[in-house]
Amino acid sequence: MVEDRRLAVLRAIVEDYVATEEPVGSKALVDRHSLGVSPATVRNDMAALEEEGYITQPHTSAGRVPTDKGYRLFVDRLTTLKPMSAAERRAISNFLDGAVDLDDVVQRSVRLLAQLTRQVAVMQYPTLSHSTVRHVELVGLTPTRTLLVLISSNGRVEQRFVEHPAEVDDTTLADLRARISVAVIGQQAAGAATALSGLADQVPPGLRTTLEPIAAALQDAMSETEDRVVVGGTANLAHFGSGFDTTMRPMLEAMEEHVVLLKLLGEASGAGALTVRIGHEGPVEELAGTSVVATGYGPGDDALAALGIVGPTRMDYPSTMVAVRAVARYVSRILDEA
Amino acid sequence: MVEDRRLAVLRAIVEDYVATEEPVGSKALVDRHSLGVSPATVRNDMAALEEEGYITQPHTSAGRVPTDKGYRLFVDRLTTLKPMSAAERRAISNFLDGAVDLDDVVQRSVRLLAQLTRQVAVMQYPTLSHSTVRHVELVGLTPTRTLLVLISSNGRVEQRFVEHPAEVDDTTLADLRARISVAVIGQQAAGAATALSGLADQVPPGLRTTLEPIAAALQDAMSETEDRVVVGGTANLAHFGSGFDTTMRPMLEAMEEHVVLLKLLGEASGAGALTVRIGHEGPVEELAGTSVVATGYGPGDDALAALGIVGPTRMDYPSTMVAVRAVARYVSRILDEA
DNA sequence: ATTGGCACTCGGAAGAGTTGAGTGCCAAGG
DNA sequence: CCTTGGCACTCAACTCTTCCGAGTGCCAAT
Repeated sequence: MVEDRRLAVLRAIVEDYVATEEPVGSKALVDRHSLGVSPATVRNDMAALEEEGYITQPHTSAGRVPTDKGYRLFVDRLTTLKPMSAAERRAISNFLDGAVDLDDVVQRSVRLLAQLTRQVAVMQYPTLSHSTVRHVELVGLTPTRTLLVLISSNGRVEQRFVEHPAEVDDTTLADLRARISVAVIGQQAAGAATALSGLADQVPPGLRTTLEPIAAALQDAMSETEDRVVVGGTANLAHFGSGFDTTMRPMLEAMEEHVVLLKLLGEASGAGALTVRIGHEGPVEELAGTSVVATGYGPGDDALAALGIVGPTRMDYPSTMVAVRAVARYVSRILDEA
Repeated sequence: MVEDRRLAVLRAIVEDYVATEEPVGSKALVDRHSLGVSPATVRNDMAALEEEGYITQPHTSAGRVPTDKGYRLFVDRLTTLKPMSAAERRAISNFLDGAVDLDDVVQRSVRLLAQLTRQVAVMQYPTLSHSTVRHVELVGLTPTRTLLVLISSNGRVEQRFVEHPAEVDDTTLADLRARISVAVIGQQAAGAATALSGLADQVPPGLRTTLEPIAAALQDAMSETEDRVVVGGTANLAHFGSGFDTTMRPMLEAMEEHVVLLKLLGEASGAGALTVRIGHEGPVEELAGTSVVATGYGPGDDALAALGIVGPTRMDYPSTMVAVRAVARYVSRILDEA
């Protein structure tokens, strides 16, 4: 079937281009892949593929390069994800199992992902929204300053400085802590919020002014849902080689702007589904030269947060996708145990 | 005095080179700075400076460029640090005062520093070593997994997952927590360590197997002194323009290796003293093309940790030094309040 | 010690020529 | 109708050469 061969040609072009970083010509294609036809035939197919917008030529006498649309087709219809080898799985598992706390899980995951894909890895912290309050602690640092520590059921720890208008002694703090604990422990963010505002009415008037800033900080800490992002593998930017200004500079800038990174990961919502966003498909104009491979992760089936990688449009999608999926699974499993 | 003019010439060369990124010639120097002498005279001075190793020519018919030794002299003898304007001070103060917790203080400081200097900023977390244990909390996540949370007097929070060989119930945990608290609260790291090993002997045999992994995690959390580093302003790498391979790539790699960054900051020990390490003076061979401006910070006079910037050897030392010093002071003040 | 003059150097920009990978098209063959 | 070898054509990139001028070092004069 002619149509089939055209797809085979597209696949070959994508693979070669990803491998060599250079526009691929008909001759080279035939040499490297056993397509069973002559260069001339491939040229015809290429002309057709170009017509349909899957590939282009950088300039007239050059080989072809996949367009975003071409990559899209490649990812959607020409890619089969092979599972990782047992050895690889074990390596991942070992690496992640060594984590000592939640921060460490995130850190390690990001590093691992960066290393596996040789791309820049991005990972969002697990959100608190579905988890419940496990523990609340108030530690007096100075008479007018208290440290609030909030521990949630998934092992996340949030802390906040609280400034008091007047001095507060330790027994008062202990009292408040007990009251707050009773009110919010076991609650999700929403429930805790109402419980807190209810608490304000039950508390003796003298305590109320002390409670208020603490309650505010607590609310703030709980609603801290999705703004923390960890980035790793920045050094891999150095491999990007070509296209410094079109690719690297905007990426460096994006990496500082966590909001932008969140937007990139943002739409990866399903826990199982891999999202691949290619070039201009993304929400950020400046990053038109880059692609994002992301997925949700979290215990069970609902995604707590997202993780993924950002790289040049010209990347090895299949293996990248496999790596992202694998890391997401292992992280989910670890969180599951918690 | 001839010697004085030579220094003036060196200063002018450094300033011009930093500003233009291009080797500076005798003519241009005389034009831009009112030295009151002719180009020929400047040329003589340049020859002398070159003789002494303060400047070099990239090639015969080019202008001069400062050597590391030249920058050194410039920094040591030709630089006067002007205090920042009131407005700048206020801006810094406002920005840092908005921090909600220790993490946030560090985050903000790094960003601020990166922004002020337009360089890559690096900041080490305040160490626990001199601070005391304020609070210990054990939270059972699952029957065989406990989260240990350690709060220290300077507001730092460490957490650790602890895996138990057998199931542990909440009352046991509460009991252990009480015992541990009594033993370690108020202690510094060293004292806590001995207290813990003493505790192992006093505890009922049944608890001992449960205590052990917790004690180990606690020790680990406390000895976590200096390995956390935060980096910011990576995007500023993009300005480095020239010398991609000699400067930028090694830096990208170094930024991933926190150990390397710590080595860079490492020797900045005194709380007040600015350390400037120029080019090859640094401990890392690959970063010979970069300089480090760092200083210790911390409440009172002893430095808890270090912060600073890493940038190309060709940087504006005076203003960078002023910025680093200013941020260090403000951070110290904030930690002082805690 | 400083200065104007002068010959010299040499990196880098600008232009010209060459190369070769790759193309499109066509006519012949299955 | 698809495939294929042949062929003329295109054009980025490389090489080679030329040329320019910023900058130098040195010297004699002040």
